[in-house]
Amino acid sequence: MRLSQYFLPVTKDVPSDAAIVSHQLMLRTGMVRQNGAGIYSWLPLGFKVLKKIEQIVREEMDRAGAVEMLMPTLQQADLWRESGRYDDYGEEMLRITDRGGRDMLYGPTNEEMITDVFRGYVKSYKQLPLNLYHQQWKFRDEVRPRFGVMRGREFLMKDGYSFDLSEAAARVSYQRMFAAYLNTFDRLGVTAIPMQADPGPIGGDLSHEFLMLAESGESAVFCDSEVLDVPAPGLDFDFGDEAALAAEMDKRTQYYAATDEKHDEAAFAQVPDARKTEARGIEVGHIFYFGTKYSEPMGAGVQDSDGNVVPIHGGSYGIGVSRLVGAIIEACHDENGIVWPASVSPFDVGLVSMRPKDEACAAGCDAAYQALKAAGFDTLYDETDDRAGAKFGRMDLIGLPFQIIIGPKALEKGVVELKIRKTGEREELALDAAIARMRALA
RNA sequence: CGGAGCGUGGCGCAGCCUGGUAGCGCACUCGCCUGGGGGGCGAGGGGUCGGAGGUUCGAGUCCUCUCGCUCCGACCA
Repeated sequence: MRLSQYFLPVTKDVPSDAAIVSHQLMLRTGMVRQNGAGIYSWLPLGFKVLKKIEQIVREEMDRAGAVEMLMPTLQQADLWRESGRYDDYGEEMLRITDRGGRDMLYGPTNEEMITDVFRGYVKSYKQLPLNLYHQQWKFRDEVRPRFGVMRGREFLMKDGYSFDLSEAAARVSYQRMFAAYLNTFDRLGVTAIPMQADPGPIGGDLSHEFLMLAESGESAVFCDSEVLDVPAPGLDFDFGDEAALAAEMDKRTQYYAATDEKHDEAAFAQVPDARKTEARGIEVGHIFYFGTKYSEPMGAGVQDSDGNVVPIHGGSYGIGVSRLVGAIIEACHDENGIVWPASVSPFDVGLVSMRPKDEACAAGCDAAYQALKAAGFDTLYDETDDRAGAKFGRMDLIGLPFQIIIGPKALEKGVVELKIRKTGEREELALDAAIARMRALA
């Protein structure tokens, strides 16, 4: 993409009420624009990151055997009356009336709707287990939205739902998602620690939330530092291996890790002093096993092998996709701006032309741009005639992992300058060598 | 929901207390210079001061109402 044809409204100034660094950086880089309290437009740069995260989440859900679909944002109140949550959910639910006077709502989550889909088609235990998910906008009418997209009212969430014949089978499904989440966060370039959680309004008796450590986190976190070093299951993990699934969960739950809500001083005291970690965390995922909480009242049952109709055992699994954009920035920035993990960076590399008005330089840069694209790098090509300082500042600010800087002098020498954003390291080398180097580092 | 604030060119802010020609920085347009870390000089364009009502000879400024937004606390992907 040529910068002159792109829409990248970067600014120097940022509203003084943008309280946390990720929000400030998202505004400065023109990733989002606020349209109302907790409601944001995703501008091109931010939208690209959102889509990258969404795609990684999709790939990891699919790898774990979940099946993608899409449900609407607007739901009928009657469905929620069946589960009893229409009255229970409270003021956080945005309620709407259509022209016919029907009570509608903007979905804050989709347990009822997925249960309705399920019960409409699935009648036999032979069709189980089943795990369906979607990535759809949600609305929760928070009393106090804040921190930009980290706590918006409208937000993009991946929510998945598992259906099993028995509690034992449902627990395997739960563990499968547990392992899939570890891989997902690992690919997103962040460390998220699973912690025992209260099931909350979703209900159920088995629940973990995944917390990313960050100074601006809303929850206090207490953990054994060893849990941070347990590697993710890996992309070749066998999600059909029940023993391995249980082991992945045990590997982590053997260590103490809790948010302030669940914190147990006595248990924490058992952790060796050198490994006691007290930090702040951002909740980026939450998984629940809730048994028959929805299937019973809503009549979602299947026939078992004896012909008896039994309610299915359910679980639900959420990842805050739009929140992750902010959360990743919280974890990945320096004094010059964002430092994207390669997997979610809006572009792979920024190409900076030092003298776009110099014919030789322009031609050399154009050629480099084509070569980078041909090599498979999504490239942001700055061929504007801004001054060098402005270009460097802007590139650093938006935080692409690599910058290729080309000026007349380097061209004469037959080299380009490769800058690694994360380390600030610069190196002069031939374009082919730079491409090889970026491949090696990616 | 309790407490505290803020709405003034596209963005960030001052002006309000003590009423009297609407200002600064950035951005933008034009010209010249400059050219590897957000450059310089000069000349320009752009604002119903969130909205409504009131007080006043006169309201960005004072009063009332209203809408929107933010921050601190209790709650949440």
